[in-house]
Amino acid sequence: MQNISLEELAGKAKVSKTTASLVLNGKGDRYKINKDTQQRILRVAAEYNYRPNFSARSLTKGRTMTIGLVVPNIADSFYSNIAFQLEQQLANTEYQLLMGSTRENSEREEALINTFLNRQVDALIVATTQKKQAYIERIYNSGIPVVLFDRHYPNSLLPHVIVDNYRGINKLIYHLQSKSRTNIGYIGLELQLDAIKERQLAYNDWMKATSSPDFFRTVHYENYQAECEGVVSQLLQNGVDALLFETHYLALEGIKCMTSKGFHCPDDVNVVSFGDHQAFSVFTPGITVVHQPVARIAENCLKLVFEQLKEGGLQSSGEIILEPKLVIRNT
Amino acid sequence: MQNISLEELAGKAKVSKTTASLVLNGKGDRYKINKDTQQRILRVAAEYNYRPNFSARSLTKGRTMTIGLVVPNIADSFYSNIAFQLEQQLANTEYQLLMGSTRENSEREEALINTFLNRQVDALIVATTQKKQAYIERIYNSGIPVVLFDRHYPNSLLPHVIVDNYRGINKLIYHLQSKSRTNIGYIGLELQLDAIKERQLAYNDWMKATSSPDFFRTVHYENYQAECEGVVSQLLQNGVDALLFETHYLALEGIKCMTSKGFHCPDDVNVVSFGDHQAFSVFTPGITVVHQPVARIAENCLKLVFEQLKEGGLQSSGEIILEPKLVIRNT
DNA sequence: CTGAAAGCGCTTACAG
DNA sequence: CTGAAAGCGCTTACAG
Repeated sequence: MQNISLEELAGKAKVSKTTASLVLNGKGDRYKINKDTQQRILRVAAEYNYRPNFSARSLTKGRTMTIGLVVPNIADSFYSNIAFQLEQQLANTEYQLLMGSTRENSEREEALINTFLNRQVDALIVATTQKKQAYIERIYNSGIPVVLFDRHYPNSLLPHVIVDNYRGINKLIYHLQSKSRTNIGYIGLELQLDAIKERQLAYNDWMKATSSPDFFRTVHYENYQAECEGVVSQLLQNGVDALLFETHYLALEGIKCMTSKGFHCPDDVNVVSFGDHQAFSVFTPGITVVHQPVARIAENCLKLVFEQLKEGGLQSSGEIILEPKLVIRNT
Repeated sequence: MQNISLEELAGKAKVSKTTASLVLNGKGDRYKINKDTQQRILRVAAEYNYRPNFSARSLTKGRTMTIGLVVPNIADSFYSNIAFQLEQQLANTEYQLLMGSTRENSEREEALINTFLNRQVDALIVATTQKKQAYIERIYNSGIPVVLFDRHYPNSLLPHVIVDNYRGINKLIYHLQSKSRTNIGYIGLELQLDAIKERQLAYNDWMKATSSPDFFRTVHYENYQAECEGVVSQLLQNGVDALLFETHYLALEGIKCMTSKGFHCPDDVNVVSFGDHQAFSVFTPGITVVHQPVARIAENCLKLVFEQLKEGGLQSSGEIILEPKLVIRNT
């Protein structure tokens, strides 16, 4: 378990550092090092449990084999699932993930990215607060691979993989309509994010097109639990027959409020959510949702990262838009 | 955003690398470097956005300011919350977290730890599969700080922070008894973990002490969803009036099964869970649980890590047992 | 087939 | 007050 250095190892195997390094890196055959010599080096390495010093290697190679992941909140099931997927898909590579949560705070986002950059991460995957466009673009333009996911900057060439938010909400609305619901309440977030705006736009477009009553409401991210309760109660009084939640955690909060007030789902008020959650299939009734393809989001983020890491740079347009899937349960 | 080196920076500021390094590391005053000179260096650093190369610094200092976190599954809400807490508590330090999921596979655990060690992490925080005692002890004994949490090795000096699992289950049982339930079904995991054994022991001790019917059942981790369904149905047929789930995800699965069979909670069958979940307060009725103090677990893990990192080494016994809290809701 | 040497970008005794 | 130099542990042209 002790750290023996390449130099010591070479000494014990009676070869130079060069030879030892070559063999240890699997270049023994290419450099036609004697089989015996190779064996000897490998044996000594095993015997002393040789661990090449990663910092030294990173320093010489100029790569850290590390990717920085920046999300709003790693405790949020969507992001922790993304992290899990990234990690699993990276498991058979040399790459590791460094991660941090911004808590939707842009200062913290910049500090986090800065920290990762100081550590010379080879690439950045970020679900941005969308308040750091110039900063992130500067990084990207300086040659550091960047992939945005979940949130992106619409007027920017920054590579990103997102979901078609507008269509996602549409699917939910159509579904509700197929259940003959017309007074659909919408509970969203007061956040300057395009992902959010798109969702809200879809609802508002539908509202206008159908001259439906305006049951569009938003709450603040920092205080969503309390505000959600207020907004939901009010909507219920207004006589909505369906509630569409913009995110899974809003839905969770809203359902809590609804049932505490004695409203029954789906009879009184039907409930659907943008974004799935482990519990939604457990509820009675099971909550119908639009599901974000977590594995494919992760997969495509890595695809864009590796494209940028390669010689030629990005081959594709850098924009990947995935289709959110309607998962019909009981609501 | 370009990487300018210390040498270049020194050149532009017309000082030696030594002086520049000293000033940049806040040792300017200690070494009585001219105020003017200091200003000049700082100005140049800011102007060229100087980022000291982390690999180089790690190499010279022999520390990477990185802690490796190993958990069974980062997508599990318990572990992602731990990760979030660790990260937040580490936010005002220089430390960063590298993390990986073992998926309860001990080979993967060893590979993961090995990878982290290759990267010279300064410490390891691990929720072990509990099948790698010798390996982890060897690491610990070689001087690398290690803290186990959630799961530990009972006959080992490895520092750990755990929860009193036996008492946790007891609290749940007492609660159920206070609700006049006597036919309590137990759904647990077929895993060789002491945390699990303790929970199961608590139930079995109670069962024997009270001569209660044997409603103790276990399922395999890899296939818990399907098996849980079978076990729960059977228990329901056996006429249990309460179901005690060993983990939050078992509870989630069990509730799904129960309600699909038309059983009503808490009237027909009361349900409680070891381990909380975001949805448990949303369910109707709210699920009573024993809550694991996530923030305090994280806090104590870091306490033990930093103790080991300090000169004198571990000051305390290295064993921290936290009290799980009964959170009474509607069940 | 193998080795001596330079270089990656820092930090830190050691001098003066 | 400041600098020259060694050293951290690797990799990789360059020689022979």
